[in-house]
Amino acid sequence: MSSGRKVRKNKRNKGPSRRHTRDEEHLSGSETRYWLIKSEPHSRIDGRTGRDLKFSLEDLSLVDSEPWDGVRNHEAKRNMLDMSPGDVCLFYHSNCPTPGIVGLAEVVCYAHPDESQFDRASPYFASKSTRSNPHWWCVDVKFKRRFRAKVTLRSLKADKNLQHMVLVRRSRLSVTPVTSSEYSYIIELEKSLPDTDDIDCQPRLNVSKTHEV
DNA sequence: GCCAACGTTGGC
DNA sequence: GCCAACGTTGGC
Repeated sequence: MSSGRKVRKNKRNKGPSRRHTRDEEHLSGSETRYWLIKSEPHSRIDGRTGRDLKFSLEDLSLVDSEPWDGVRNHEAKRNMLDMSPGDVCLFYHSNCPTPGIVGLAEVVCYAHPDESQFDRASPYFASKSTRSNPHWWCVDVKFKRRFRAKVTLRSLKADKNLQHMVLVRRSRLSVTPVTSSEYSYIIELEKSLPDTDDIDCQPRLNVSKTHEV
């Protein structure tokens, strides 16, 4: 994937031993956990590589699954190391005229080394990473569903029941935990909104659409 | 495009 | 280890 927005070492969380623990938790019936992941729905070209950093919910809906790579913040990385298959992610569109949550994705695997760190042609190349000592990890996610309407950042910030959301308090973190009560509350908010055909961010007004006839 | 918030880097 | 300088995120 892309999305540098997509963002965050701690021995306890690393690698196979942690994975084993989470498997056991699942076998013993642990609850689904919830997260929020950010991505940019509009084209933005990386200066060094010329690659487009865009990755919208619609882009996710067109692939089987997508590695959530390019996250270069240790706290966000730790959050992905804590994820398990079956966890649910609120999918957030950032860096657009109306930022907000536009749908749901599902975690499909435990964290693994982020391949983009080894790829010189990637915007997320990390020169100090080696195969034997990867610095960056990511999970894969798949499309779950699109919201009937966007739950905007503005509405989340204005809601006194959501003042403790990590998204609200730590606005620059691109992968954040969400409590199950925050999750349920946001799903109720979504249900209360009128259905819309297009919940994607509108194009910026000052950008000319070159494809228009 | 501006800029606040915050993360990273590197000199000392 | 401190902290100034710098770079990035991302809302507005």
